[in-house]
Amino acid sequence: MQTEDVVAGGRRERKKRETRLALAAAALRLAIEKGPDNVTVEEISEAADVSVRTFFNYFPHKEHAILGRDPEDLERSLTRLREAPAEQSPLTMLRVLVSQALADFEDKAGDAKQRFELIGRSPALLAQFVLLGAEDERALSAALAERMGEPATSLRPALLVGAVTTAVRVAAEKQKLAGGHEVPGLTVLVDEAFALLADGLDPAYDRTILTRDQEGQS
Amino acid sequence: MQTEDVVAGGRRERKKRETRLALAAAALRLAIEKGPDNVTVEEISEAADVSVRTFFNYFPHKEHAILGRDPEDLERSLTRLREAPAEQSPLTMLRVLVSQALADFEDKAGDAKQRFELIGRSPALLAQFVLLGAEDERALSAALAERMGEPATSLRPALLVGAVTTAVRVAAEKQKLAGGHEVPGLTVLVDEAFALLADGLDPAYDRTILTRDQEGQS
DNA sequence: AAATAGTTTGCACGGACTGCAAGTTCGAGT
DNA sequence: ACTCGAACTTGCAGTCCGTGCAAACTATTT
Repeated sequence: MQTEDVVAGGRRERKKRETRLALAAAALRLAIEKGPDNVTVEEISEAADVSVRTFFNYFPHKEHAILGRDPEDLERSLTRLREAPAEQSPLTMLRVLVSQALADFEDKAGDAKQRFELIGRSPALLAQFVLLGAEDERALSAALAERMGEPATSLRPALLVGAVTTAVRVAAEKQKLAGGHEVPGLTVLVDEAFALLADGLDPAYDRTILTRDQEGQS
Repeated sequence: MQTEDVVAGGRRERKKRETRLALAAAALRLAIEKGPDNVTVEEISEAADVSVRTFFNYFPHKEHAILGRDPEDLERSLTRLREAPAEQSPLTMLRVLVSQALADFEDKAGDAKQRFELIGRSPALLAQFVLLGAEDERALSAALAERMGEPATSLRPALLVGAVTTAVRVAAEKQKLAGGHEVPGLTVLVDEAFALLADGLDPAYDRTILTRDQEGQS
């Protein structure tokens, strides 16, 4: 614990970081070149100059390497959430959070965006991505519940986080779908979605409908 | 086309249906018995008395067989959506739809519920389930957009469907999490979620926050 | 320098899934 | 009833993923 702590740890830790990075980078590069489903773990390991077996010491599947998610990202969002000004309302906090996350995303050179592109092209990748996202969602819900002073079992914080996630996803899909055709821009779409969530998705919702076809359901 | 058309087609079609059914049933049974991740395709095929190769003529993965989804279910929902009374507002339509879908779900003997149980226990299963759900969501969004007379690129229908899906999911999670402890019942939770979506998730949402850290974005 | 703990690697294995090339079975026409 | 073609099943060979294990190697500590 007393070497240059610019990047803490001795040679061991440094090498580990390097290997992990090399693997993720190789995975990404090859996935772009050959299509995410035509890359083999062998190729990736080769490119990073380690054995196949070692690859699996670092990542549980091929997909994780390609996605190369940085655990810091979630940490950062959680911290931001916990430190948000007390006077902000929940949805406002989340709006700021999304805003910051998108900004972070823009900063990450091309990598993050290329990864994002790939996800749309491989179901396997998409599946892993969604799974990781679900974990994040749980963590964020818990943090928000605490922030709002509600019990962890409460519906509202979870629904808020879920709806916001959905909003961003839907906005991103619409954005991509329109394919460059003078689209409103992601930020604008996200704003629109947040406004809808805030005001209510449907002012004409008819509550009386419910009681019709439901009896005793514990 | 002139045999007993109770279940249209000749011996060929009938056998196909039977095989598919036998495979799905065997898959489900074994998944329950041994845990979804400890079942092999070989066992399933054996139980249904076909070759492994044949299994893959019917299902693209093991997971599909276990989930054994009925394409009719989506069809039914789409039809219902298209035939909904014109005076119903969008969210109301969706509420009715969910209500009916949950009722269908209850009717399906134990199968559907057991499948649902399993999903929570296997990431692989969950991943496939989510992927299938995403397709449904797209189809429903399109139908709803048309029903609302909005262009397919419009944000609101997609957001509505997405948010509702999320609402049901979140409600189901909360329900399960509480594990029998005097929980409010799924229907009640779903109602609560719909009410929140209808009224707005956050009346105190602060719109001014947005303009702060965003400049020209196409 | 030696003991220790963390890492890498090869090997062997089991399981998913695919393409191909026979076989079989079914359905239709004659 | 007989025959022919289409649809379905099957075995085989092969690729790739992912894991447990034990041996080799390397950094760290004392």
